[in-house]
Amino acid sequence: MDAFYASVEQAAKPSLRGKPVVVGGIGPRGVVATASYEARVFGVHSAMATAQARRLCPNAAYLTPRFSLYQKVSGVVMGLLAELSPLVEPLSLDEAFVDLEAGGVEPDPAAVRAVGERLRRDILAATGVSGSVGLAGSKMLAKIASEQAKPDGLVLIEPGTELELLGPMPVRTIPGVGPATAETLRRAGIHTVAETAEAGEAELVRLLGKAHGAGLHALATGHDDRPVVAERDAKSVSVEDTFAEDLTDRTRVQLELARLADRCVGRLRAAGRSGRTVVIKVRRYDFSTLTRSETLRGPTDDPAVVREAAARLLAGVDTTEGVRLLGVGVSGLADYTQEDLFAQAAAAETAPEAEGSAAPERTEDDGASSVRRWLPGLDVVHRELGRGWVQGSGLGRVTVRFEEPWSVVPGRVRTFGVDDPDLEPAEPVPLIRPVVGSGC
DNA sequence: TCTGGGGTCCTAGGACCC
DNA sequence: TCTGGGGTCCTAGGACCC
Repeated sequence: MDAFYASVEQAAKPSLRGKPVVVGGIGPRGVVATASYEARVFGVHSAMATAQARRLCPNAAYLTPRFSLYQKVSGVVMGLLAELSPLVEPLSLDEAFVDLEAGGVEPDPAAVRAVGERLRRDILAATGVSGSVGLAGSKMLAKIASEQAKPDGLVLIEPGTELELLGPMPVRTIPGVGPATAETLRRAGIHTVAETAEAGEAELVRLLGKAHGAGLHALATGHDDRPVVAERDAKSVSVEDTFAEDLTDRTRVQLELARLADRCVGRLRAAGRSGRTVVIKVRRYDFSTLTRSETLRGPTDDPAVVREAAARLLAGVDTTEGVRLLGVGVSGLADYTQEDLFAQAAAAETAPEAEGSAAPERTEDDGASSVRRWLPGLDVVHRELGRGWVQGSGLGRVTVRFEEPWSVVPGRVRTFGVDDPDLEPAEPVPLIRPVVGSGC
């Protein structure tokens, strides 16, 4: 999908179409998740600090992510992919490999291209946002082709043309080659895919280690027979929070870690899993990051057990100079729990349930949090004016633009007090208007 | 007003075992 | 009368991806 989160927001908010849109963390330490192509012109890109994006592109709309909406749109797209083949491997909400051969598509360029073009039409019709398609004989090439196809395009790499195409490209083009690998190769005088191939496997292994070196050599010489794998079980579950301000109070650090442990277990249980290894992550004031882990005798999904393990691990970490981020994870996942049933039953009586989205947004100071937070981008409904979305808020007021995905003209803007009883948060509206009487 | 959150895979050293 | 060789598990850290 093209600039996925930003595209979904533009589809949902007609007044933002054709305009720079940045979706990501809104707070002082937020980063950009996705920038629309209009915002990229200004140099805004993913993983950039939102503060820097604001300097580069002050007129963009800065929106908080709405993952539940993106998940719904993703589900529709994945459903379309499933119609093409039983072998679909999602990489994220907005990207997947499809094994067309397993779906019975003729291995003929014209036939394959037709399937890709039809898919692109279907995605747009079903979701209101565009996707790009890369078609090739291997995962690596298909991925590179899809990158080249963006935005809103299709690229087919015909068998036999791979090496000619790949050779002159920077080695960073190859998936798995990031900044560190590229720098190591650059110091060895290797810049392009062709130069990587010429270096030879032994040299790459010497530079990068056994697995990475051998793997890169294979890819650079066009060898990639990795299969498309349909469903892979998660191997770990983790949650983490960056705090608006560094935590220095040890008791507060312990409290936040316990909360994270509960959230992590909530997600673990929701997935019907349990795990044996508990990991905590601490990022300090200076961004130095460490992890500590402990492996239990058997898998658990007991919040008290995870909380206690996390607390033990924290005991060995110095946090006096300030904590920027805390995280809790569980790995070594199993589908079942083989813990003492007594202990589980006892814990179930005392442990507070901490399932995902139960708690409403907390205010920053964590005080008496009766104040509603109107985060930019979220949908609202007004008793008289109908559906709209938050453009911004502050100084006790919230500004709303009243429009829906299918509004023809940009909606009107109105400002209210944050406590206006006529204004309520609302669920996202579907991007494609439901057809009345369609029988669906 | 620098630097999110959720993952995967790999490496390397030490413990432990046969 | 120095130091084996493999295998697995655990821990910590790092690169990379979206």
